[in-house]
Amino acid sequence: MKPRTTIRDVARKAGVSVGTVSRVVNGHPSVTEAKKRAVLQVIAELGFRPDAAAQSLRRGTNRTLGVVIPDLRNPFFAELMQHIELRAKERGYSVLFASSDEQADSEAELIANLARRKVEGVVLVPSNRAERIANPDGVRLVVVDRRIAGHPFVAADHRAGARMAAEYLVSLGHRRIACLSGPENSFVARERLAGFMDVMAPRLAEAGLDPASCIISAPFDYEGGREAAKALLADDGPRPTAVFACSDQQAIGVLRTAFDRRITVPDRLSVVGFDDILISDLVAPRLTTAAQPLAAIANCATDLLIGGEPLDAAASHIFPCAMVLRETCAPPL
Amino acid sequence: MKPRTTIRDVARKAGVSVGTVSRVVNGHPSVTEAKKRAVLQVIAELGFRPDAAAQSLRRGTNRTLGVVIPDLRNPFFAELMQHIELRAKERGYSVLFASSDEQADSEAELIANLARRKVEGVVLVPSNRAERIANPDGVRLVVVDRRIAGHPFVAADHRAGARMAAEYLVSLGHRRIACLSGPENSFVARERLAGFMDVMAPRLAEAGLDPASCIISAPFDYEGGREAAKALLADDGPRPTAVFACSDQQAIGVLRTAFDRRITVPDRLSVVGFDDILISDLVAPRLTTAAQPLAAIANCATDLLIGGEPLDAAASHIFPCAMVLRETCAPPL
DNA sequence: TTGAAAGCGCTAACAT
DNA sequence: ATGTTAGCGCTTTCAA
Repeated sequence: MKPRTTIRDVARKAGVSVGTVSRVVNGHPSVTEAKKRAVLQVIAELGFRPDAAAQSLRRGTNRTLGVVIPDLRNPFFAELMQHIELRAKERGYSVLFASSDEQADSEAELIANLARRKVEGVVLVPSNRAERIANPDGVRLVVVDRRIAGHPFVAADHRAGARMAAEYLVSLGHRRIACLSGPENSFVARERLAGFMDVMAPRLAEAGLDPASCIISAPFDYEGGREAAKALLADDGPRPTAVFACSDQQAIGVLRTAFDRRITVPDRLSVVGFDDILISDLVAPRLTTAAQPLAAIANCATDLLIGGEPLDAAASHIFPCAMVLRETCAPPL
Repeated sequence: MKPRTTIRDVARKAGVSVGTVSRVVNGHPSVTEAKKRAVLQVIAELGFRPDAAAQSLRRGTNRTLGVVIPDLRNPFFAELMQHIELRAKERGYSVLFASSDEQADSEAELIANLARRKVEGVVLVPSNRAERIANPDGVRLVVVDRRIAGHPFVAADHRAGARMAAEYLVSLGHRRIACLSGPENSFVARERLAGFMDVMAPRLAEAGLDPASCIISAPFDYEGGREAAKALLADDGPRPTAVFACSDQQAIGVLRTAFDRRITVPDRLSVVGFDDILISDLVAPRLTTAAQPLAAIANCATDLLIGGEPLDAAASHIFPCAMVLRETCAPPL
């Protein structure tokens, strides 16, 4: 790594002062066209790039956003991350990424580290356990996907989305519908379960059924769905004719178990997922799902942080989901 | 964001000089136990965290790695990214992420920006088009997955992996084996195709067949596999009894098309993928694939950069693949 | 062992 | 319009 060319090198070679060079670099208006051209010329010649550390030290900020996400192996988060980085880049920002690995207690540490690095804000997708988040440095923070009280929150309307999914299943004629929920400590799981219950509770009561009988909790990943489906699709007693899974990954796990059990989808079992991750459209059969407007969520969170607006309660944004009807649902036999 | 506590605040409150505080923070030995304790105490009280920008400006480096990756929506890259960040974090480093969106011409710009931010090194997964990469700032660079001449290279042995896959198919008794290759300008695609041909060329020659007849190129993603499979599995002429896809995503796309065409896998068509991404184990049937040792690759690249060792040709590492036998292969009917 | 002080490269306030 | 200069917060000589 050769010694960087500094603003002084540029100033000397261009025969101007460092102040002028700085003004040119930062687009300050009061520089004559001639000097500006000369400076720009020298900058190009020398390949000068302002040192970000020096700028950061001086300005107290450095056009960087932090993103803390549980696990990029979850395709939903990976897609979210991709969208955030894209938007940030468009606006001239860089992104520091840190994964919390679903460890709620590591989040504070991660955020503190980002604060130390002078990020202008951080997008946090809290781990399932996180009930509150320590933010002693007062970093600008936007919470995405999973709500944390007291912080601006950007997410899909999980509950309404789940309601749509349940209603769709009901409209198809299903009555025995199981809900494959997420971890019990998960905000998202609770919301989606609530949406499901908004639709199902009255019907269940009418039929004299215990709501608990049609709910099962499992991790949001493929494996969780696959395992839970083993219980759901057991041969004892009446099987559900439809399953609403709280994530596409779970739903794909359900598809997998159904395949193993020779239960054809959608003929003998309808399945609805949630999220609309990329593979949902590729599995066989294609997954019907409640789609989250991922790009809108990512852009909103990013813009909120970059915009410099006050991050109060009013900054929260909830986006509606949309059902994407594909091949995993049909009326019950 | 309240005004940060600085090293001077700590020094004043602890009744020592800033130099001493700095020495304590950096674990310099020559500080008496008493002062050290006092300083540590004050640091804890004040919640002091050294300003990364100031450290960076002074030291010229800042315990940060850059990662440039084409697209996190590709699960292989997302998993790679996750592993890199994990390893970096273990070693006390942060990660700046930038996606190149498969635009070869944006990579230089991205790297220059990372250089400006004083990263200690960058992990680059070049876009398919990239033949060389401009690195005017002399950033420490490790190229992963796709080779670029003149740079240290960490990757799986694509060619040998493809050879294993082809041999496996042959050992099962397949003779009409198609290769679903990647984009023609892709290093990885070329390597894997070459491995496939190492095994198949002699057999093809023996049978008097044109090698080109069993090769088709497509993007590495799901859609690419699905579309290419439509041609591969067309009803005109003899269909291949097996397909070697150059990525798991393609392979899953093939599975999808086979399903649509009512071609049962593995009975009437065997499929082998490459990479062993997480979903490979979840699709139905489970995908047999040549697994890349992803963690080893990520760790090696990360350690190379952090280690500070010279990044010459000798720094390259090639890791062997391993066949993961699951459910998509069987002897031909 | 410890304190004092010189910058690292830049921006912005001030002077001209 | 432009040059000069004082720091931003830290690490690291250099002296004591």
